[in-house]
Amino acid sequence: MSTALTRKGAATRERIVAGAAALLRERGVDEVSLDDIRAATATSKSQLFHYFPEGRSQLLLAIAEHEAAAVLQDQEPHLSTLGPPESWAAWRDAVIARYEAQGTRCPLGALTRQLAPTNPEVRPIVTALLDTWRERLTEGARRAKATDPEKSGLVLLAAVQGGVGILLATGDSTALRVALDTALAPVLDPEIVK
Amino acid sequence: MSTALTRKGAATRERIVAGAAALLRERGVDEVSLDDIRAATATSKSQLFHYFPEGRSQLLLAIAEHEAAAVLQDQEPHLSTLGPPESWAAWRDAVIARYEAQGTRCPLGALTRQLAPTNPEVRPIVTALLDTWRERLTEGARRAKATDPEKSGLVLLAAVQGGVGILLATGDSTALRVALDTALAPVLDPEIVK
DNA sequence: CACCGAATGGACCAGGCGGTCCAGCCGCCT
DNA sequence: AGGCGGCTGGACCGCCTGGTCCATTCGGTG
Repeated sequence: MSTALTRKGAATRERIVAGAAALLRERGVDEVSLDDIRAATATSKSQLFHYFPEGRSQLLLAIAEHEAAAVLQDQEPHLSTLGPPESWAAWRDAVIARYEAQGTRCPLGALTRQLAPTNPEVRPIVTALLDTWRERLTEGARRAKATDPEKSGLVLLAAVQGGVGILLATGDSTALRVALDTALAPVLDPEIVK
Repeated sequence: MSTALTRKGAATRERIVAGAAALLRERGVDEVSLDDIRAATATSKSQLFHYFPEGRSQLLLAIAEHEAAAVLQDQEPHLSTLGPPESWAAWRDAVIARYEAQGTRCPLGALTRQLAPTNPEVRPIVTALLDTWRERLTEGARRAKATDPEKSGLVLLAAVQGGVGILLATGDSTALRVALDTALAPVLDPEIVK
């Protein structure tokens, strides 16, 4: 698919994706045209189509991958070292901080919804993201000797998703905090028979 | 604001909103033009702008209100009669069924994200929706003699949101089921100390 | 150093879409 | 009955945006 990228070419491509992603984060997908991206990344129209021959959709797809990776990355180093009680607290705080900072915009979600109808290959990206996310949580729960790690992983993921969803819509992070803490309780204290 | 609507006018307006909402549900916001709506509702361009002088954004806003109302409506009669254990089960099943049927499209969410940047008045709509939704759940929890109804309401709402979010993204409703049941447990059995 | 393909610049195009406007119809109210 | 004001039809406009194309430069490799 990629026709031999020079080192320089690869750098340009990366610059485009990163710049465009930043633009999307602050403005929203619908508010950004190829020309905006062109301006923000100091590139020409031909470069955009040189690196993304299929046009806008292909570029958005690349951005989606970029953003999906960022979601997990932003939870490190906490996410990978879950196990002991303090690690959960640290992770919890990191998640809350990250999404409070993000404000009311959900780049990946917007991207997904926009691409999904016409672009089937976006679904695997988000599916994979959620899957490894859940898996990381499950591993953490297992290390914490939770009674049902799989279930805990799933419930924790749902708590984050739900809380963030409400935060996105209302601007209030209370739900996220409460949901997270509630889902976390059985993990932190495996003694609870429940 | 509304300049005297005839009975006929009101009917037309309603026809437009309902028809457009249906169209959005099956295709997604970005895939629907005013002309599509015009065709689907058998109206003319001038009617669209007669009833929604501010144009597309105003129409979308009306659709958002329509959809928000539908969210709660679709949970009736269960949502308003929550209390006894069977009522919770019925509600749970209704929610799962509704969102499984909805598929991977979230009209209200898409609408919100699209309007939010330029249209501040959309936020109150979804905020109000979430608020009364949570309130209904809290009332139900209270009637069920849950130990902390407020918290239960919030956690339940988050569970639904999170589960639906994951369902929307992956097409898998397992998370929704598990999250709901987990959040429901303390409500169904107030004896559990926590 | 010569060559070839990658990289870049930017003018240009076509179509879709939101929005405007005017002309004619219908129906309510006195 | 008559007229005023809401209601409807549909032609028309102009911008914006994604996408195309060709000419030029750059860079590495034989």
